[in-house]
Amino acid sequence: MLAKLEMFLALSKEQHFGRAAQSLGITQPTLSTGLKQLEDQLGVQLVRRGSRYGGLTPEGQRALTWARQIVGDARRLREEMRFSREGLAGHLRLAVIPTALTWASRLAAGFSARHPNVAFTILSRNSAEIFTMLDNLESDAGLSYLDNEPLGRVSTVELYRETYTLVCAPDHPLAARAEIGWDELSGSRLCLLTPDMQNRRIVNAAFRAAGCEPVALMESNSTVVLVSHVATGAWVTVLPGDLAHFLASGKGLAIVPIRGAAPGHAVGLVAPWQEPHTPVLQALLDEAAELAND
Amino acid sequence: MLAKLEMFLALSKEQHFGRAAQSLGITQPTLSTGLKQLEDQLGVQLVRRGSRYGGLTPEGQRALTWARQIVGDARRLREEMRFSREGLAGHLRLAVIPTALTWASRLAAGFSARHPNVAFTILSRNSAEIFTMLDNLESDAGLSYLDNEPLGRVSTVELYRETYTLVCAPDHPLAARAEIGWDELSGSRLCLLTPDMQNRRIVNAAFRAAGCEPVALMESNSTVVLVSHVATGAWVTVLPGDLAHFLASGKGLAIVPIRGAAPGHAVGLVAPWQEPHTPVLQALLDEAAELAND
DNA sequence: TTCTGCAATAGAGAAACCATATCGCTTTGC
DNA sequence: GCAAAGCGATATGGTTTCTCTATTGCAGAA
Repeated sequence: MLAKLEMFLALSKEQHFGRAAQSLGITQPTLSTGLKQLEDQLGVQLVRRGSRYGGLTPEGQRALTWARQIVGDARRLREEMRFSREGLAGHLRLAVIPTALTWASRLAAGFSARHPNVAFTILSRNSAEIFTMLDNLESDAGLSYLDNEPLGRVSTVELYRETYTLVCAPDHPLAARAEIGWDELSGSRLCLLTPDMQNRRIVNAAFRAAGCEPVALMESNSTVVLVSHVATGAWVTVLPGDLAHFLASGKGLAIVPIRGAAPGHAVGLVAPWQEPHTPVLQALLDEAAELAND
Repeated sequence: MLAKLEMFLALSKEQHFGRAAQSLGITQPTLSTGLKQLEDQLGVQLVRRGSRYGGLTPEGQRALTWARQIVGDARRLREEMRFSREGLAGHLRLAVIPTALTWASRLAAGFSARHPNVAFTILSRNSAEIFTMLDNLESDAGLSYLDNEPLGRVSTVELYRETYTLVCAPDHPLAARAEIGWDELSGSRLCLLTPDMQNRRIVNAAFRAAGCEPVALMESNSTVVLVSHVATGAWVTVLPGDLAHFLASGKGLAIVPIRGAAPGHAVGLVAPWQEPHTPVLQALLDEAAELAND
């Protein structure tokens, strides 16, 4: 039954019998009959078929929620038992918004120092993707904005609040300023994150609140691209102060605080809400709480 | 794996391999090897053994929490799929504190009128037992006091607030009173619920708040016993108004409101907190919410 | 000590599982 | 239109897993 639910999850993710089977290390006929048995046991059709995968039925959609819960808990059970054998060990998968990547490193480094047997995978993702990955059991925790997110379904630990700064070449006209307003940036050649990133939407909102429209002549989903463009001289970008200092250091770039951007959006650790948490995850939450207090 | 977890749950409940096996409709060797395989898969010993069942190990204790969650969700999945086949049908098991039994009937009757294919089992239990049964998947919902209970782990719908009344024979010295104080009862021959009942603890507290000690010369865990004793003439008891009227009707017993007992403890429906609720349970919560509004 | 109740183990038959091979249908490309 | 390719269902057989009966081993009680 649990194996069948795993098959169902894989199928709903891959949307393709062959690939789903492959992802589980079984053959397509096995998955095909497995799903059929699951449907028989539940007495409902879960997947629409007509010589192709045709999406989930409404019942399948509902079942998917339960399947995720059940399979997720089963994995957490195994992990917790492994913990009681081997102590804190295993693999933590984090999905992180680009502007929080340095904090992810800080968090992971601190954690690793205490629990050297835990391996990390840190993926850069936008905030919507982060929550999808948590739902799909593809990541264990994330670093993302804590505002306007479906709280109640996740545990959160606030790490810091973003403050925005301008990054530009040292010979740029704005580089000498002690402070600058959002409205003064509209004349510059702006590099900004792509609109699927929440950071970009926040920056957009800040521009509009200052009465001007943000025009990004250059967009990327990578902050490295933004800063390397700025380093070519003609461009400017807006980044959270922390990340700006990290990326600009050693390149002689200027960093100018932006006025009225002081107590920005909260960023922190998010993890699926569970009662109780798995030991590794609990340790991560503790680590984050400690990091936030420094 | 799921089957193994069921075995584990049954064993932890029955504390005996043979009985646990019987309760699952399998033989003792099957359960024995099943549990061994579960332990092998998890790599941990879950049960202490030495030619006898010797209780759970600490790991087993932790695993039990997850097992309950997983098995419970699997059952809920099956039930929800059955719902999408057959509409609202099945079996609801309620555990109810004795003083709320009339409300349980009211709730079940209303629900049954709307959803005639749902069968009910209503058990009278004390409030501690109710929460144990919810945890152990032995009941689907309960009616109990909502104060000082582990909220957050349960969904609740308040139904009413208890007000306390004195029940006595019509020729009893107190029967003619329009109202009475707690302190005036200490001279009477009191029948009260047993101390494991939360209602009794509330009554005790009310007595003590009035400056006197409650002395129950007769205790029972059944309100029927209390009232039938009162009907013999020499005794009095304290019951919530609703139940007092129900049990005393037709017996010529007197019911006297007790002063200062006005907005008493909240009583309502409690159900395991789940996201989302199963359709039958959701319908029950809706029914309770409606009943509360009348 | 013997007896009794409990859980583990052995062994055999049944059931479930999973892979290879293949079919039927749909879509795609020419 | 037709051939080719992609996709999922089905058939079949070998292997594993499951679960039963029968039995053994062990500890506490008489």
